Amino acid sequence: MIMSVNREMTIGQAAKSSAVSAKMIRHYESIGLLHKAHRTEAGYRLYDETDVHTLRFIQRARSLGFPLETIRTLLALWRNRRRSSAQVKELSLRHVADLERKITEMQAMVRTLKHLAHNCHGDDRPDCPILDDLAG
Amino acid sequence: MIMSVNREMTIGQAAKSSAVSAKMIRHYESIGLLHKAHRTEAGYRLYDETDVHTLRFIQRARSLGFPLETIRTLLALWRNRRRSSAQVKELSLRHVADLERKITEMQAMVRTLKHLAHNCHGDDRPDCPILDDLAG
DNA sequence: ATGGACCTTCCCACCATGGGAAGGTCAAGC
DNA sequence: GCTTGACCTTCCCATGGTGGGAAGGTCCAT
Repeated sequence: MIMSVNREMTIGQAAKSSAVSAKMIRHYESIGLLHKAHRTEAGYRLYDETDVHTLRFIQRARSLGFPLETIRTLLALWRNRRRSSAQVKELSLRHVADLERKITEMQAMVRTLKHLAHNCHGDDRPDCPILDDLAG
Repeated sequence: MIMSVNREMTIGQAAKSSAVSAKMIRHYESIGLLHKAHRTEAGYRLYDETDVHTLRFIQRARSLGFPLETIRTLLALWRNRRRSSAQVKELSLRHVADLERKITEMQAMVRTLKHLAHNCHGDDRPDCPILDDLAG
């Protein structure tokens, strides 16, 4: 293979440098989130530092819970020098609202379950307020 | 059809009485969460009050976020007169721990995003700490 | 008999990720 | 120059819970 001149790397190396699995890199390419990688004569994908930078961007955005479709937009904004920060902020705050809605839902579940569990003896006997609740 | 004698009902009626969609009732049957419904000669599924009771149990458990595999166990415990409430309680508290872990993760996302958004002007200019963060 | 509301099965989609099979390629050591 | 092992390729399948929709059969009231 030998990638002397412009420090290109294989998918495995790009995966290590970006903390995105090779599997996912291929997937992101297949859904058009990533440009099609160019290939060696043998068909191996090749990545450069710019690609790794993009992959890290995606990785970080995923770690903040952004869905891939939103990340697609964020990437476009990132690359667009004429973007308005207002667009980025709005996407982010919408995502925050989404997260908060889910958090609130789960907190309600936790409250209910803790309350039920608190009233459950948790011993050898079958009597159980949790099952009573589920059974309505 | 005519379901006179023992107030049996079709899947649509069971769906209405249990707040579980007909689609899901069939799915639960297909994964063995529900007994196979018996059928009319024409092949229509038939449900009685006991089935609806079970469906409501599942519905309530789902609304508390229990995964179907756990619900399978909860149903078995519900039906088992020799169960120990300890088992039910443990399943519930494990689920609570799961929820709390997810909540904590999402809260961390929210904190970070709010912090970044707070420092973002959100105007026509392109400068954006959110993108700066994602870009590393 | 017709029409509409219901039922059936079957396949596909979402979302993000991973597993694994079958086969090709590279580089190093012998 | 051959073997070996680590890598790469594509392709299909699975997860979990839910919904959409097509093509076709059934029930019942008008």
